Amino acid sequence: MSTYLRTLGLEAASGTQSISSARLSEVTGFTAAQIRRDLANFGHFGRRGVGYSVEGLRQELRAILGVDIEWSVALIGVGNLGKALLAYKGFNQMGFTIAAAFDNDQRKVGSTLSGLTVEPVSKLAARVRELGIQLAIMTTPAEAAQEVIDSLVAAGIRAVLNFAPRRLRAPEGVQISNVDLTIEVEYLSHSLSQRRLS
Amino acid sequence: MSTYLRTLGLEAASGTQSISSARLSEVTGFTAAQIRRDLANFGHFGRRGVGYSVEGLRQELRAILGVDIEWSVALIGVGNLGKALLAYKGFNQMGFTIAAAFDNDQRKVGSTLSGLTVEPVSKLAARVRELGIQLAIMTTPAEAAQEVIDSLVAAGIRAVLNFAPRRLRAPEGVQISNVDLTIEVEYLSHSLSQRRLS
DNA sequence: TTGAGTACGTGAAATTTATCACATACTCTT
DNA sequence: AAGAGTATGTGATAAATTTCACGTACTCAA
Repeated sequence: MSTYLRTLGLEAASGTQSISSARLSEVTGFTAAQIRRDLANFGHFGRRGVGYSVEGLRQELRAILGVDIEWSVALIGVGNLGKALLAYKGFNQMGFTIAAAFDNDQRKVGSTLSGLTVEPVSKLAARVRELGIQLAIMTTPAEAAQEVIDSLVAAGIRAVLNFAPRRLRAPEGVQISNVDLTIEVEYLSHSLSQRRLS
Repeated sequence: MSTYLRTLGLEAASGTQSISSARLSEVTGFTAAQIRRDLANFGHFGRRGVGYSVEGLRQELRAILGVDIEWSVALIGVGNLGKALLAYKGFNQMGFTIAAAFDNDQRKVGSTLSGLTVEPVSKLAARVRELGIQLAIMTTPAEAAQEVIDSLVAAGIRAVLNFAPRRLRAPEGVQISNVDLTIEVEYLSHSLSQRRLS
């Protein structure tokens, strides 16, 4: 759905009013049938014989993805990757505001990055409650990850995007998405190796 | 398989000789049956009644994933994310050496980052051939992505890890993995929204 | 040497996901 | 007003993936 929303953004910018699943298929690479099935899962957004209204569908997708409202996000771990994400404009465009940044390293605490002052992890729970943060991005080292997520859960966070290369335990009802760069690269090296042999 | 390999690394460090699918299941979160099926797809690595040899299985997985040899990697796009990846030690540990970094921005060309001198994209093809690079990591803006991948393909690159939020076209035989951060975050905000309603 | 315990590998079943194909519904031209 | 053209939504089907359950094979103790 994210991909569809992004594609619709481009189409809207070029002034298209209506779009078919066939056209979406061309641009996104998914099959037309797949796209229709995906969209029909959430409602009847299209008109037969016509297609989907670009603006209408954008609104629907925004609502489905939950990006029709602003989310406050906490970022924990201001290493290289954390800094990159702080500076990443894509989040803001999608309605995600990084409202606070935390780190355990005393040398980093107090410094200002992309307009945010880095705070100590000890203040995490208090600040999460204060700012009404419901979503966290974790770019901590693997060793610290489980400890940090425990405090996040205790503070009432319900969704976490985890970059630490470790599977985290969290109670039912806390959604965790893992982004693991080594998995991606290893998948590529695997397919390169395979081709060497055949 | 990547996850299994990483887990085995931890087990090896703590001195374990042999490991069962049940134990792997506890640590990785996959079911034991799933793990056995995955591993059996590639060969008979375990011994019935005993389990898998930690060191033996590590070797097998390294070979399967292709990380038993060193890969030279090119990084294109030295923005915030590119810099973060250059500094990321995980790649090196897995046998990936970032051998060259490229950017189109004249202000960045010539600067040194993590021991590498940034080169202009115009030199890409020549350097790829010279260094025998087969794998590229793209952290360019979305607009430049398709153009860059075309030159990469022309230069003989066969696998690309793409961070630009755009689906790229490449000929058969060139493997592309996409990492799209907005998809991950939108998935989380979607599940948060769902819970609001129910 | 035998029996109890352990744990892999794998057919079979169940579940999930993707594709096909077409009835339905809309538009536009003549 | 009718017919040709377009494109959705969805049953039916196919493919892929996951889970179940158990035969087989190994270890260890008595």
